[in-house]
Formats: sequence, structure tokens, C-alpha cells
Amino acid sequence: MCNNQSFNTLITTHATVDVAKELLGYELIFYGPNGPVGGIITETEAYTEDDPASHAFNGKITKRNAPMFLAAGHLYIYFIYGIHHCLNIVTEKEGVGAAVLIRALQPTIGIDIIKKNRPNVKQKDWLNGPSKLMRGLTIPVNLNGTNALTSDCPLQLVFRRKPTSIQTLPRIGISKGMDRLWRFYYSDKTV
DNA sequence: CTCTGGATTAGCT
DNA sequence: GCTAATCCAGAGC
Repeated sequence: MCNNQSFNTLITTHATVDVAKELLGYELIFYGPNGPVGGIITETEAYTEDDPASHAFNGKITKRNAPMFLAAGHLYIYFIYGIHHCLNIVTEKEGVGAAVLIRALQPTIGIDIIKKNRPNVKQKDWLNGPSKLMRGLTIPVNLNGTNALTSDCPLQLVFRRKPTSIQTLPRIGISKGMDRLWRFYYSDKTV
């Protein structure tokens, strides 16, 4: 898994907010039942333990957020608004609750499969939301708590390119912690 | 045990 | 741009 080396290094040596920024330009690949699907990460958000908007605020471990306290590289998938799922990559060492929310991808692998997964949706809307990418790639919820650093994980992250331009913005859909500009957007014209 | 609100999306105006 | 859909986790009693 030499491809994984740089992701492994990134996530085990950087703080959460830096990981969120650095993940832009990585390719997220899911080896699904119909073949590999994936895309370049174009938008992320950081959530840490001292962040009032985080599920892991104050380091409180619950049944739902427990995966956030696993070692960096694990996956945290949670259910929200009764219908949607969101994918996070756990950061920090074991025992510290922090993660990066993957908000958007630009489709690169398995275009035909993604198209089939997103009927009646315009291409630009296939994966441009945290729950849209779960559906578009058909990532199963049972990956929650698994380790994406192991080669047998069906979800892998591979470094592809470094964005020349990153936008830093307030996070979306939260009511606390608005002062933290922890949303990062890959703003290159050509991806 | 009950109640409330949410790291969202799709569809309509 | 505005709002309904829809259900679980967490907090309060």
C-alpha cells in the first residue's frame, strides 16, 4: 500500500484543521460491488474536541460519536435529519475526539456507476454535498468505525494533486462555533 | 419515558 | 430562497 503512505503520513502527523486543508486534492476511492467509484476531494470541514459544533465537544464519548475517539484514519459515519448520512475521517490519536467531514467530491472514477446511483440529477450535483457523495458512491453505513489505513478497507484515500488555491469559509448548517473558519474549498478552475 | 433539534437535501416559488 | 421530509441521539423529567 505505498499509495496509501502519504495519506497515512498526513493523518498521523497533522492536526485536525491541517488535515482538513491538506485532504483537498486527495482522491477518495470506494471499491463497491459494481466496481471502483470515487473522486477528488474538493470541500472539507474540521471538527475538534473543544469545538461546540462538534459531536465530540468536551471529549464526551457516546454511543454515536465513539468512532471519533479511535486512532486517526478510522471512518466516522453518522445519520442526520432522519434521512441522510455523512462521512468523516477521524484525526488525532486514540482517545481524542476529532474528525474531518468530507463535504464534496469531483467525480473521477466509475462515472457510469455514479450516474446510475444518482438518477435525474445533474452531473455537477452528483457528489457536491456530504450526503450526496454517500449516495453517489453507495458507501455502506457499516464502514462506520473501520480503519481506512488498512489495505482491506474498501474505502481508500490517495494523494493526487495539491490545490493551487484554497478558500477558507465558515462552516455550514451549525448553530455554534461560527467563528471558526474551518471549511476548506478547493477553488482551482481546473481539477 | 418523552421531547427537541440537527455537521442535509430535494423540490417548489 | 424557503420549507417539508423524517428519525435518532441526547438531555431533561
